[in-house]
Amino acid sequence: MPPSVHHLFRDQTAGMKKRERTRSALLDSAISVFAGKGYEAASITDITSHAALANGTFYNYYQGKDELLRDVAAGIAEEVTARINEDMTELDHGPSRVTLATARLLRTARAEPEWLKVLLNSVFVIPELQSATVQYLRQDLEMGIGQGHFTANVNVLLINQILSLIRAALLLDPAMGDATIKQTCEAVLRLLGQSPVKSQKQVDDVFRRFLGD
Amino acid sequence: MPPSVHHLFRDQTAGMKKRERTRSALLDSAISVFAGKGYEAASITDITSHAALANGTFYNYYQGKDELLRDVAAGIAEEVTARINEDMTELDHGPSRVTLATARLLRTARAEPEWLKVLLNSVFVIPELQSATVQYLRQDLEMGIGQGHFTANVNVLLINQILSLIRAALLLDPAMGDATIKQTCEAVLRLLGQSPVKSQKQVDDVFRRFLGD
DNA sequence: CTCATTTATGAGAGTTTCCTCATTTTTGTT
DNA sequence: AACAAAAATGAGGAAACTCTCATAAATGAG
Repeated sequence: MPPSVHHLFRDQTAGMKKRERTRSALLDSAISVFAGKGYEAASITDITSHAALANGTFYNYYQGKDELLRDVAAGIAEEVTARINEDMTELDHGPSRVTLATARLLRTARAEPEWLKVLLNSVFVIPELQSATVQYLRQDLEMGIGQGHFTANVNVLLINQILSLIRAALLLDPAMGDATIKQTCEAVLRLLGQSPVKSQKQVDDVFRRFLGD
Repeated sequence: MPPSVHHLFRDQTAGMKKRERTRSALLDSAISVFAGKGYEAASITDITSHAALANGTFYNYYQGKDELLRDVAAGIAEEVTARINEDMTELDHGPSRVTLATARLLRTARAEPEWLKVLLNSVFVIPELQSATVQYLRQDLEMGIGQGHFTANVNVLLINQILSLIRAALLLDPAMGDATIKQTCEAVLRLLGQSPVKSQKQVDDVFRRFLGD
């Protein structure tokens, strides 16, 4: 079982010294507040009072909101990529890897709606975050191309197109039903040059094998 | 040509009464300010001083920033759709229509970088704007499906996926080079079920016939 | 338990923004 | 030119926010 649901950072620091526990409280609180009213609109006081702390406490830990966002986004990215990559080392078929990764990302968004919302918005405030997060995707794309399954050039626009398809799913259906997930996976495969029929079969196959249709 | 050489609203109200001209000044100023620092971060004073007006003048015209954004977005949407649809009535091939519309939208974004930026961000603040703007796209998609060229269901997620691909292009390459435009058009066609080869030929054909390769 | 160290607190100074409205300026008609 | 209507102005009260810092409370090692 991955770390429990609602307090990503608190669970990581249980039993540690007070300093780390309070920092985690701020980080978890920031996830909720950023997801709820957006990064721009969130005030320091929103975050501290949601964590049941005083306004001044924030400044014992961070210089400003942007620094906090960096930590939040890095933490979410780490957890999300860990969940996606779990038990995928033996899978060596590019299209299956891309499909499973996309579906798992969106399933995670179903279980933790705030995480992906915050993470995707962070990408635009912290551009350098993207390159680190996205390296696994690049590898899987290259694998699929090498295997002759994909017809595409791995460039930065293609990466952004895939992220955009994921963002579209999140905006349109935050509850992230399986229909939305499947349509998004098929869209990614189509974008990579697979035919509609093959894309659909690929998605059905991955759902049957890994995600319980 | 630097941004905002053209004044969308001012040009529409030249020679009218003062009230309309000042309103247009506010609207044009809002485009620049929203595009420059974002809707959320823009203050009323930012907008009025960019228009060389006093802060209080704003409130003679609008109750708040959101009302202003509505007018701005509606005006941009009207102008952009008019440009896209120009001389397209005789074109009755679904894929060509979709390709040409996408390319024209992105060419407009090249000429007026601020417009599409503001318009796309508005979609998320004003959801009901989208349905009106997007009806032409729906028709072209249905045409392509009826002609057997597209393999897709026209649902709201598909529409959002297409808009997301456009947004990805805008974020990644605001200068909107032809390479970006072509890759985006091909991505849209792939998403609609066309093969990579056919998509590329389709895009090249439209560029040759309508956009001067 | 003691007490030095670490952490939390929240009042308050300084900014920024929103929005109002009494007043001034401009406009356009007679 | 005179004048009423329309439009523009910007000072200022209220509210929200940021960040500091002197003080209080909590922590944990001996």
